[in-house]
Amino acid sequence: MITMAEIARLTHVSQPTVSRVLNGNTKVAPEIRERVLACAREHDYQLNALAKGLQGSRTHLLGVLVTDIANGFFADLAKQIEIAARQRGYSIILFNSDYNPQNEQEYLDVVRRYRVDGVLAVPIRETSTEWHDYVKKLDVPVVTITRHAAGLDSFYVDHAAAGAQVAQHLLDRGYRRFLFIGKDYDGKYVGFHRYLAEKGFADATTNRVLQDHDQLRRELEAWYRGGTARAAVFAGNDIYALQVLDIVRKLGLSVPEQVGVIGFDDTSMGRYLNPRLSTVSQPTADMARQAVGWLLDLIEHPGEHTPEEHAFPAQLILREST
Amino acid sequence: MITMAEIARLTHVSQPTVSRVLNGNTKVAPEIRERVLACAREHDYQLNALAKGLQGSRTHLLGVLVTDIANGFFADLAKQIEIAARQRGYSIILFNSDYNPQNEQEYLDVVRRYRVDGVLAVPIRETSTEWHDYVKKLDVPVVTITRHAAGLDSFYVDHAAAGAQVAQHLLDRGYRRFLFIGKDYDGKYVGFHRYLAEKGFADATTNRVLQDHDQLRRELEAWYRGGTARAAVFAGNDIYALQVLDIVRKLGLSVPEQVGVIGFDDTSMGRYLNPRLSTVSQPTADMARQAVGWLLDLIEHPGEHTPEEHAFPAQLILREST
DNA sequence: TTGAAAGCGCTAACAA
DNA sequence: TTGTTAGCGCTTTCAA
Repeated sequence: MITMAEIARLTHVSQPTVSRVLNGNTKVAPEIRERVLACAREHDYQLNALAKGLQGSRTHLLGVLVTDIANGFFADLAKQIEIAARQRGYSIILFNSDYNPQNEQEYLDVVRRYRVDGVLAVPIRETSTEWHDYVKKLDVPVVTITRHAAGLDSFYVDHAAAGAQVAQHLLDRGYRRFLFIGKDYDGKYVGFHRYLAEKGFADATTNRVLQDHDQLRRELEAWYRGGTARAAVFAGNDIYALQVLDIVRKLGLSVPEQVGVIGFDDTSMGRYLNPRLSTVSQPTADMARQAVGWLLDLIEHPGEHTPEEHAFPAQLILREST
Repeated sequence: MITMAEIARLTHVSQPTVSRVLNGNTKVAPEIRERVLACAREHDYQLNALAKGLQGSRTHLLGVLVTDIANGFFADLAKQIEIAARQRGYSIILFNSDYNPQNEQEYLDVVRRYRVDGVLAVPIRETSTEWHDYVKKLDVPVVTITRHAAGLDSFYVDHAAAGAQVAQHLLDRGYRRFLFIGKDYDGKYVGFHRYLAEKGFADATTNRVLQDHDQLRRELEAWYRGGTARAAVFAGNDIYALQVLDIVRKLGLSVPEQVGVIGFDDTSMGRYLNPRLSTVSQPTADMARQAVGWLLDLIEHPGEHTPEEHAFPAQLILREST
């Protein structure tokens, strides 16, 4: 591939002059500029981003760390991030942590090796001190996305508030026993449980962690048989909700009459499921766009910002399953 | 961030010696090696991949180009690629073409700028001369994945053969009128149509292109009403199939009795849909692993290979919808 | 407005 | 076994 030095030789100017032309510096004689540009075009010149990055300027690389790219929600998020970044001339190095803190740790090394200009990350445990250390250790800006990391730049939907919204909705619909599918420290469950406890349903609210489909079926059935009040299941994400719907159908229960089911993330399949899935929507595109914008601001105007936490509203999408 | 030169200064050796130690070169005195390693650990040294890449050796970057990362199938593919690459010490620059040839063209420039060692790509039109030119223009190895690009390295499922398998299955099940959702030049439809034509059903086989849900509903209904023989719909992917199921339900038709529905890609949701979706599975993980392995071989042992086309078998996953 | 020279952090060739 | 030297392709002084 042709280099600036080569173009300089061919056009009889110095290499820095070629650099000036190619970077749009105006203080170059028009005839020289034309000559250089023509030569660059002719030989299909491409900047060597490594060399440029090496001597201190931007690499125009962004690190993107997600927990599971195969999950439709994060796939969509990654897509939006990529679009927003590309529009501003940045490329993406993608990494999948698979919910494994060790992978997350490894990624730290990768982004440092490639001297990325900044990082957008979905942390595994955003509340842990490890995450704060991680962010501190990196000497580039890090923006936490879809999770709330206190004291750090983060763009997220308030999961606890969303959980409370779900609880309120389920109560309104007449449900009186509640099961959450997911970890008990999940913000959604925290808010969900808190709201229900305030209304006197603490004892009627519990959670189960999904390991595999059969285990979920057994636990869900046992839970359902363990009470008489009208039951509702709040699934930690739409994929879980899909499995819950399947199990409930196999048990011969009617939705939403005998069991209500509500998901989370509003993945695109929800609107076509049978029954159509009630769920909670996050403004993914908005979050991604704003997070990228903010990150690039941090990169391009360093030292002018203090960390900001940007909460976005979740929106209940009510369909046939509740 | 600390550099090799800095470590050299602190440990009173030359900078190339530091390089030798850090690269595991054995011909270094044990005491020096220890001193250097200790210093590197203490200061949390990270290689500058840009500097390394600059002077000619590998960048250990792979370009990955997909048509739509938000599609579960490609998200899964990207995940498998990322896992395989990481295991071999390579990182991924991800790009989404969104089925737009112009984006594809732009990506060409990006991967060249970053001097990636190789590219894995899902081309938009793998049969076009543009794609062959694209591959030729890049002076790094390119492996085409999930599509068949004649004469180039490619790892794919034979879509025409898969389409024929679907046709055979639907005939076996007693369906006699056939609608494909997707473009008529899609390999799946080509094979599907060819097989059915051979069996005398050319006139009973047609296709519709999905633009939006309402348009699909109108066209599907009109098509269904337009005949009396038992009808089956072959959807170009599982997302389309999901929409078809929804439409069919709204029309009050029973699946699989009145209408058969079969998808493509075997995305994870299919097994939990109501009814469970028959579909065609591609060996994604296998393809990804082998494609990455092959690409790294091309990178690490240049000039020893001639292009190979690797066809993988598709597998019919028969569930409740046919 | 242009060029000469230095240097980013690393590897590779050669010498000692 | 270790050090010296050069150079990858670019940007950034500093002079002219």
